[in-house]
Amino acid sequence: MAIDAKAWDPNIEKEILQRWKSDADYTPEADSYFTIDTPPPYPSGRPWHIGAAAHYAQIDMIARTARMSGNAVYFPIGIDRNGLPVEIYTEKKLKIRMRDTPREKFLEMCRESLDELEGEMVQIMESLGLSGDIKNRYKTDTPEYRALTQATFIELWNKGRIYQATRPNNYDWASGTTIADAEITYQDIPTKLVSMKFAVEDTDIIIASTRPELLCACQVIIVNPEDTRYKRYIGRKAKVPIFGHEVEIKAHPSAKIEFGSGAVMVCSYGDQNDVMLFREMNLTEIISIGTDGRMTKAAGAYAGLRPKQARAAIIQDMKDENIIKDIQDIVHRTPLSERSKTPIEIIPMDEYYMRQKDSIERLRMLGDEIQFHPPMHHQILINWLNSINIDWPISRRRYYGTEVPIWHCSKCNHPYLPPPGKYYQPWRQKCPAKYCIKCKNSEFIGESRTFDTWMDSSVSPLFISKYYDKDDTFFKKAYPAAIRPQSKDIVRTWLYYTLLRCDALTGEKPWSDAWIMGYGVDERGLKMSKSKGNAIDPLPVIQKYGADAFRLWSASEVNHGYDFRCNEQKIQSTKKFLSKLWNISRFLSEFPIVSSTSLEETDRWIIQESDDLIKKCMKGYKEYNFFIPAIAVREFTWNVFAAHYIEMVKRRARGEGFTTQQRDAARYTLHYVLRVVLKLLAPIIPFITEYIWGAIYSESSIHKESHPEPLNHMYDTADTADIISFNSQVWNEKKSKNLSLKDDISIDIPSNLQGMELDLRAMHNIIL
RNA sequence: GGGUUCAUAGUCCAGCUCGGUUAUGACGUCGCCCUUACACGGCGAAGAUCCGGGGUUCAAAUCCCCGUGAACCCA
Repeated sequence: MAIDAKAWDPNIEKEILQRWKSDADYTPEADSYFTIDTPPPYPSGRPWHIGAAAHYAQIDMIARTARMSGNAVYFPIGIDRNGLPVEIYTEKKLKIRMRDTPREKFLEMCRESLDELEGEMVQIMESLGLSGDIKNRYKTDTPEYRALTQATFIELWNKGRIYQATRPNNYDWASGTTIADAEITYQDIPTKLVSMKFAVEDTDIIIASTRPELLCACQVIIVNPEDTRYKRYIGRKAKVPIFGHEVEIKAHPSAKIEFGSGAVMVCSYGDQNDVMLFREMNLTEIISIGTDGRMTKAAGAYAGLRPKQARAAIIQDMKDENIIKDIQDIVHRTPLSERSKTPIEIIPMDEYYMRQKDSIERLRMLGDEIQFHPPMHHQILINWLNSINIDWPISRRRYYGTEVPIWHCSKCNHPYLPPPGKYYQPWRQKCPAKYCIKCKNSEFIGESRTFDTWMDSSVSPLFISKYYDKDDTFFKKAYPAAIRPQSKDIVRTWLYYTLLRCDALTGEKPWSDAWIMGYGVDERGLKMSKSKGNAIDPLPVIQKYGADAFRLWSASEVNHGYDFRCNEQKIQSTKKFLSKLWNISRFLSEFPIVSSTSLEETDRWIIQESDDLIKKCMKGYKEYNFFIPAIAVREFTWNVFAAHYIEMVKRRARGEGFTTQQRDAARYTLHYVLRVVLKLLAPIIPFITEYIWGAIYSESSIHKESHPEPLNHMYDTADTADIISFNSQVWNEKKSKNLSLKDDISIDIPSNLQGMELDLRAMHNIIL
């Protein structure tokens, strides 16, 4: 088949996609699989992130690289559909509130939003040429998936790894649910640091706080034991202003001498430190903020107000009573709910927890065994492990999620957990048990809560490997997975929780390698977000320039693991290389494919160069670092192969003034090198390489080939740098003499290039 | 406050592990050129105090220290 068109037309990609669809084999027969634990993306809004599209493009490169290395690749695709974001999206889109909508109806509305958003993501994944099983993609909200999540919960409950308890939790009142530490984000927000006078018998002590509305819940005052200013206060009682109750002044090292006055009021609960102190000192908590996000009765006159309003009111009252010493404007790092962006409150709540504090050492060890690509991102996991200090609250007071599969006896509250394997919805289903085993009562109350969405996604390696299948042959072939590709911002969530849960269930780590990508940032290097308005919709970009241009841009924009800047113009200019490759192939397709036994020096030189190229690229591919081959092949193909080798042997390949043997040596070498280049690029730009391969070399897909291997002839030839500089010298000479490139010129060929004399003379029309 | 990463032409990026030519390549800019693969091209040009300061060394973009700035993460 000849190549006619003058440039690469991305529309050809659609035809190739059709062909791939018909002969795809997503789970080949094999004794063991190279399993890719693909991140199931979450359809939370549109447009989908351009960085995410780049991310999936590179995950596909992992799959294609692994296949060319001889692995049986199992590359499932999933969609994460549980959790808060879609609920918030749906509430906003339909202008409704979850708690005012019947549960069934709300679930239906969320499902519709998800289907719509998922459709767009799937369209992008398909058009990118992902060689995973998109058609049979799994979804985390199906009965099968939720049954797995529930089964793992039941198994871990029975093992004692999950328990129920009432303890202070991060509470997002806007979403009406408890959240985990991992779901908190911090933002600098201006606030007031208020210094208040607390009466101590005949004198005062000054307390600085950003949360004066919590005065009613103040139970102790602490000062640093080293702080000489307060030594004489320790053990005495202070009277809390406005509310009048007395609290003791104690010494505790967590009071910072430099901050505020150095004396700190401890309330239930202003921050995590308060929680720690309440536990340590065994104080009685006073619930000052309710789950509706308003002050409780305990706040007296301020009951019913939002904390912010209560703060303003109490400051005013204290001013009136001359309690305030001063007010300072400061910027405070405020914990917000990642999803709703509302400041979180710490409120005691009854929730389910998974134990994690006692596994940290083991997880640190497993983390050390996992090969991180690039290694520097291992540090993110280590930092997170170091900062964990409470167990993981796993229940959420929301609707669109996997239900906590548990019923409680209506009389004695004893829990009933059903047998694992089925999908349970306790809020609408009758308890499978007839009687409470403890008190013989026959009535149960179904749990209404759902799980943290990470409870679902953290078992993705178990779902794709069919962990609970009775016939476990597939599980043994597919688990542990070979690689977990993901972006660096979810190391402390998805990667960490998967490690925690899969280890707790299987006793081994879920994958041998973790491949961590940076994220797409805007042209100025800032993180893209819908709220900032700097997000780029990937779909029109892919449609305009084609998937290969997009993929090559993604691979060559920045080294693996770093954030990458998204710039449409760069993608556009990347497409030029595809046209260059296209035209090289078009030119070579003129020449028959021949074998040759006696190569010229010029041929030996480029073969030696392509050996070096292969070695360099394979170093990158071994690490699944596509930046290395993408840059190296481009540089070689354009600036060495096309610019010098092809120009040098053009006339020889046509047989103009050369023997048949010399001609065939050039034809052989041209095709050899092009094949190397195509195979080296195949994982990165699968469409154009497939097309050219099919047009020139074989009916069989290039994606069934292996990586090229160096020939290792170790030819001793002229240096590339000398060749380039001689050619450049001739071109300059002609230019300065106002000669056309096809004009004759008389110039000396350096002695080290004598072996290439005939090619050089033909190329430049050098006369003696 | 702590951590991670980074700082190289107008812009992006390589080189730094293991110190040694004239610091890589691309985008963009500016000239000239349609030379039968390619004008989505070719040839050429301009453009860099390698963030600042100190140190080690015969020699530092590269190693060490101290700063400064940025992005992200955490308390």
